[in-house]
Amino acid sequence: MYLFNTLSREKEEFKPLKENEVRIYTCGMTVQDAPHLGHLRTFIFADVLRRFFEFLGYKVIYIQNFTDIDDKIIQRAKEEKIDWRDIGQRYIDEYFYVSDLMNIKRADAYPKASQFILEMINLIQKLLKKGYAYKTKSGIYFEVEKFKTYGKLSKKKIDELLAGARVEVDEEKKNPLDFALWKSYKENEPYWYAPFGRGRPGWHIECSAMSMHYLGETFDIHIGGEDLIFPHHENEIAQSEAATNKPFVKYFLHNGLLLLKGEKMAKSTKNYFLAKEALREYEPDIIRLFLLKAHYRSPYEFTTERLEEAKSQWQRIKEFFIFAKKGKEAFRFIVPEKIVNALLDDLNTPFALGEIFKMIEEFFKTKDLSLYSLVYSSLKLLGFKLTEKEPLYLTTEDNIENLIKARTIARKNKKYDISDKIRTALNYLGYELRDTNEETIFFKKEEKEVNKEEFKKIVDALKKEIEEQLKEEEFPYLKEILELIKEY
RNA sequence: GGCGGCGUAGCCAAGCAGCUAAGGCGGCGGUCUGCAAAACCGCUAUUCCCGGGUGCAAAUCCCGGCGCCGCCUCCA
Repeated sequence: MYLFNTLSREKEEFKPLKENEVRIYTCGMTVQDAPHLGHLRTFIFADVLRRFFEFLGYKVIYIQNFTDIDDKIIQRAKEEKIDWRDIGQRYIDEYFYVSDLMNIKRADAYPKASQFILEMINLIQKLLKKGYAYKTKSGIYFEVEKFKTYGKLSKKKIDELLAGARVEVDEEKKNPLDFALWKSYKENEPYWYAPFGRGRPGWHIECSAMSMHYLGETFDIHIGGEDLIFPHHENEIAQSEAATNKPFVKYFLHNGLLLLKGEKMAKSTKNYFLAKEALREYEPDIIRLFLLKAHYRSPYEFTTERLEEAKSQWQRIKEFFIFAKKGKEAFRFIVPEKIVNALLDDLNTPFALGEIFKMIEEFFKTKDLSLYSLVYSSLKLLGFKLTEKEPLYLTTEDNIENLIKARTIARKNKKYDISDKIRTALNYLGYELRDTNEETIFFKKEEKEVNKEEFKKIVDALKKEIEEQLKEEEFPYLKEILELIKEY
């Protein structure tokens, strides 16, 4: 398995610290707002990576945090005049709603920053004791100059950072780049007691404390959006390694950002498309397909046109399952080697999808039912839901089989006016029909509006029409049709 | 200004030195079909932002431009 490591800016062969085990930490959300599609990109990427490791036989320990205490959450709580914890909980709930719908596998733990205050205090004390941190009126700061490899992740140099400095100036800070480990108590703000004074944690320290708590002082993989490289992950490395004298993380993986109108999708600029909104309009698998169509590290522009494109592509996958369903009987979980190899190469999901579409074309040409297993397994490996309800859509909840039978009889007797009326009626119930040589396939189209009255009107008119015809001449097949549609 | 990334057909997107430049969406023409839909066949990049260079060989490596994006402040 080769993965692009931000630390080296190269694809490196993945070697786990412990044989057959991978420990992964993904920077989750700061729960000050609802998840958008940009967040989903990261979590879907992490989800596919994790599933692939499991497929390869690794034991995966996967942790994803919630940062539930920070400036913006406090700010928001003040605005809404509710407890800061309620703000966090609201968006945590929403996160799980979205993530479960998207079929993102649950992490082994979802630590919240506010539950790890003690661990953070211990870390800060260690840093104070070792001389990496110092105290001012406004809090405890990490002294960047003391950590000689500061900047090794983002490839930034301290003096260059200072040159561009947009960092807020604090008179007491030794260096504008020094970052807060702990913020001193302020009125009307949540606080905790600590040996070095009451207050609350700064940003960055929670991820060090939580990741090390679950995964140890050195672990395999740390995932996050590209925008977290600096300062967040750089600072995590500094404070963690300064405290432990051990390498913090072996592989840092960062995904490219999702853009909207040419700009980064972000909460702060209100330039975003909410995940729950996308899920109102599109099946989760379509959104997953949209996200996996581009390599995880590329910048990727979101437009509704592209979601529509993913929807068309998904339709082809559905067609495959409609016609290949008999292959299910001999199902075996097998993923083609080409797809495994593509994923082994820095998780090349676009290539893997290309191979899936090739198999689908192959199926339509050859009708080789063994392709069912290959396509199904590959899609499952990529985390697609593929529930019965979605790609197969052969629901019979409305019990329409007799109508289909009646229509078949009508077609056999070339009574196309009758068969077309039945088809139109069924369209009003939301069904689409497909005539093949052997049978008529029907499936429910979720976007079609159901109009039961119209359906009834057409069926009733049809019944009358047939009754009239029967008065003039006794066609046995007409009787049969009437018998079949009587119940509707 | 500094650091990083990207620029491949109408659109999206793989490929990152050597088989005819994957795959999808869209479009056009055809086959099949009562109709519809789906599917299938064919066409839709002699060329990979531009200009140089190094190789027997470059979309792929190097240099110089141009354009877009990200980070340097909170951010997946």
